[in-house]
Amino acid sequence: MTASDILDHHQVKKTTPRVALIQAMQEARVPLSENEIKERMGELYDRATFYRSVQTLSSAGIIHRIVADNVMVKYALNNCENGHHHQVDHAHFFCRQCHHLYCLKSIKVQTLDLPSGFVDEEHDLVIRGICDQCNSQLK
Amino acid sequence: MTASDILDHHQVKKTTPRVALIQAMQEARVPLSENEIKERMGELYDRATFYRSVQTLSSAGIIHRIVADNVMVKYALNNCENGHHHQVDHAHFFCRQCHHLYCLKSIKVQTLDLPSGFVDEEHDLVIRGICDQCNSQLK
DNA sequence: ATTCATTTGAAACATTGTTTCATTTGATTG
DNA sequence: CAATCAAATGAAACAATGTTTCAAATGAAT
Repeated sequence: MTASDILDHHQVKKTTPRVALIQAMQEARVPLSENEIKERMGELYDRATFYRSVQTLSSAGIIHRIVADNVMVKYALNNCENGHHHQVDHAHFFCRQCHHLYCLKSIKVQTLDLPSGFVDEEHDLVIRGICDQCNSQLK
Repeated sequence: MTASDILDHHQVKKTTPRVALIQAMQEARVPLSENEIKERMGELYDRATFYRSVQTLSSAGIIHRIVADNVMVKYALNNCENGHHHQVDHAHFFCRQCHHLYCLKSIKVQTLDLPSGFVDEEHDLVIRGICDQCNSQLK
């Protein structure tokens, strides 16, 4: 599905920066940091617009944010199958060496039985450490 | 156990700012943000020293950081029982309304079977949303 | 083509965290 | 108890991330 189609489908206004943002994420196929997105967007990138787009596209259920770390946030496209009320269902692994963020699809987030009155709007299971690639390079 | 005892016990040099930091956290009994700690420490607070203390005390296993949000980190004393190689074993709930961070001791983090080569140094299960108190006030 | 609400981009601002370096402090030793 | 010296502190400059304001541009609809 093209970036343009995605915006249409979610009834979000089609603008140049939004299309460029989605395309950057589609081409990467892994979660990207703001800086990585900036590099891919070139002169189409603007800081304020980027943060506003993130807001809009998150609310629309097109993308989601992953807080890898207090100083490292990554952004990824949603799987279309997940539909509108999107909750990420798998864990993420953030390598403190190479700063790569892995989607660990094999680790599903457990069912969360919250105390009554608490509403889960979003949740993250983030594991931080050293990834396999960096580990083998250290040896 | 006094702040002074804790530092002795973990063989960390006893300094005025470190003692004040630990005392602030002991009195609060809930995880605090930097700003809340700053208020409690008064003139004993200094930004650079605070961040260095957080580093030192975390490495020593005296405190731990909880990344509630990309722009909200909370700090809490470790339970002494948990010993040295401390991994937080429960979920946290962060209310986007009141910014309170709840330790949900009833929700234990599942066992994490990482792919081989990946090392879990720390992990967080953070749930974000609206807490019971804020929910009842909204009605 | 015209309209008009929405979005954009630039700049100023706020907050969080790090680094540098001269000064101070707190354990240790005599 | 005084001297020592590595370790820690505090102040300031810096870097990165995120927000707000407002005039100008744009895209969807008629």
